[in-house]
Amino acid sequence: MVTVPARRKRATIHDVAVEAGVSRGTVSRVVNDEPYVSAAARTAIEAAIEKVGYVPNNAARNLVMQRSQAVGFIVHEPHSLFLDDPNIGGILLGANTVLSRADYQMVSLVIDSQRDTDRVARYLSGGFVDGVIIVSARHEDPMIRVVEKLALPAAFVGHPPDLRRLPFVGIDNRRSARAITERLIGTGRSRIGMIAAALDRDSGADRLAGFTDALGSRFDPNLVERVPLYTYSDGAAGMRALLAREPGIDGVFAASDAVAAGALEALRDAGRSVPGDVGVVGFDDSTWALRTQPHLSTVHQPAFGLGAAAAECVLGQLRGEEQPAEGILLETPVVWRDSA
Amino acid sequence: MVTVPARRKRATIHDVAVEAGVSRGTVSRVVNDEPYVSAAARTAIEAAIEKVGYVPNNAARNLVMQRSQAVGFIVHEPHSLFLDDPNIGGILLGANTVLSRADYQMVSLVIDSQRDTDRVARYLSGGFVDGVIIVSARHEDPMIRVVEKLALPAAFVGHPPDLRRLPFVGIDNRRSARAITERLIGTGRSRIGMIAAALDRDSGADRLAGFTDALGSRFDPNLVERVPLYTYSDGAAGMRALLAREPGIDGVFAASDAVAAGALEALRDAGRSVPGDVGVVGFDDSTWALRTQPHLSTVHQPAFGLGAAAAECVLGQLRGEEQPAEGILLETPVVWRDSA
DNA sequence: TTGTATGCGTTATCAA
DNA sequence: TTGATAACGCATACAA
Repeated sequence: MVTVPARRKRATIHDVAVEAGVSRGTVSRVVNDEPYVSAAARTAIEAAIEKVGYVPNNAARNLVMQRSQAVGFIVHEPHSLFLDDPNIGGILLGANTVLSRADYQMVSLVIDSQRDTDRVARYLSGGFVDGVIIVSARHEDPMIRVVEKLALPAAFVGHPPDLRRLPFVGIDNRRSARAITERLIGTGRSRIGMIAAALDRDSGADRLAGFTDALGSRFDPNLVERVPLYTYSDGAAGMRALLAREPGIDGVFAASDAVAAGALEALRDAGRSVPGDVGVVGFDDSTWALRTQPHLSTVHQPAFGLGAAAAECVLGQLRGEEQPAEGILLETPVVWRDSA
Repeated sequence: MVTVPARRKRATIHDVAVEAGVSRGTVSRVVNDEPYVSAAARTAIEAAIEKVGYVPNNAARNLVMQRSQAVGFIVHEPHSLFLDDPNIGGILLGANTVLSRADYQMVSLVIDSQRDTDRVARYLSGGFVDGVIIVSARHEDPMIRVVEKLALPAAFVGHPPDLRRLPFVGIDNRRSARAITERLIGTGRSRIGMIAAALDRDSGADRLAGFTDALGSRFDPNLVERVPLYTYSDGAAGMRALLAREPGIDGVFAASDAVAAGALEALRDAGRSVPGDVGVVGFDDSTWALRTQPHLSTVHQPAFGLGAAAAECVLGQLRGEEQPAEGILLETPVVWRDSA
């Protein structure tokens, strides 16, 4: 066994001041490189800082400055999100890039239990962050109330229905779903179905609405199968149900890439070729899209851009700027590959 | 446009004290629920807290207590990690679960640029965290020096070669590789090759060593193909090379599941059946393992357990306990599916 | 059981 | 250009 070295007491500005033979005020000025400090003093102080190994104490600084120069990044349900949802990584990266450039530290907080919820709420309340980005908040999300009560600069990625007027960034699921469905129709299919998932979330409901829009009068409710989750297994089950109900189906819009991947399996098991017998399109442009055979035609979620936009939104509020009341919607290009 | 509501000044203990007609000391006692406070005072203070909307200021508390009740979780290279490496999510979850139970806030910090490195170093130095978990540190990783200089309680997940005596948790790549190779040998294959990847990391080198161990005298250097990265495309390229050099190959150990998935594609293109003509095994038990056809036989990385163990390690140091000098190695069960 | 006073490490204001 | 000194909000030892 080894004993961890004792954590030695940290040097303070005071120590630097006595070492350099100046006052604490002057040291502070050097540390924050402010003007009005003589070259002599500066070099002496820099040497002293090096010698005593001084690093500023943020707790003290935050206390007096009333800010932390940090922004929280809150993510729920990491089970599914971190493990399955490939978007979360891109969002996180986009946010970090923007915040980093503005010299803010992004601290991401995972909520995985009620206990986490309470602790994170305390963390936010405690002044550890100047603002917050919240990913995949849900209906009645406790974080919404926390943010409102604290009047904390915030940006949501996606918009739970009860978000009221809090700022958010997202995509237009309905329009995107409509676009890819139209593209699928354009390949000449005549019996097009949908595996709709997560209808309790607005993303799921909107994608179904977009599908319906695109089909117009040709819409046949018998050709949509509803499954609970955006998962591979639900996709496979949904496809099987569709096939049983409508053997002549020749096109499928799956509510997500994972769902599409599952559908592909069911199709393969049923001896149908893709895209020969049936064309399949997904949604997300996630890692699934290139891991299937054939690669998926799908709609691209601008994950990085969402994170970046959310970060800009928070930074804007921090600068005291006004924010668009309607939320920010990003473009979602269709990416056409081989599955349809 | 809407203007964000002004952030109203936060109530302090002082406000609560005057509201409740007691001293600040008593309020403090109630907040931290310490003994020696009368029921009358307590109820009055609780009412006052509610009324003025008091929440403790962590900056002030940290300053006086000299701790933050937070542990950092540092992750590098999120490009590949967050987007591709499925382990990171599990590690993060495991760490969060343990820290949460101990009432510590986990704050994860992403390092994606030199600028990030500097800022995170400052963050750590600033007393924002009491300890730190570092994932996938690399050779000459700046964080190693930061942690040493600060004498900050830390645990690494994986061990870069120059880690010296800092605590770490990991798996025994060599033993695991040996185990799965032996299992593959046990299926009766006679010409077994390996697609070795990332030989500049010790995980990559150790997996190759384990493969060599298992084959013993039957080891044929001509049957190992070296590729740079743990990726799908390198896996496919590696398999093609192997096939060209040794058409009679009937078994392959791929250095990771992603590599194995790529190999599967190359095999399919070459008209070889799996596991009929050639048996394939991977490493990681990642999301890839169930997204391939057939599903991969592989070795399970205990991602959640690694995170949990790292967190325990840091908490132990925080409690002043000794830590094992050798690092902690977790079990890696072989999970046998359909690809071999 | 409660109140008072001091210090935690900074920044910021004001004289010097 | 520099040096005192007063906050910042809280915990805590000590006095009452």
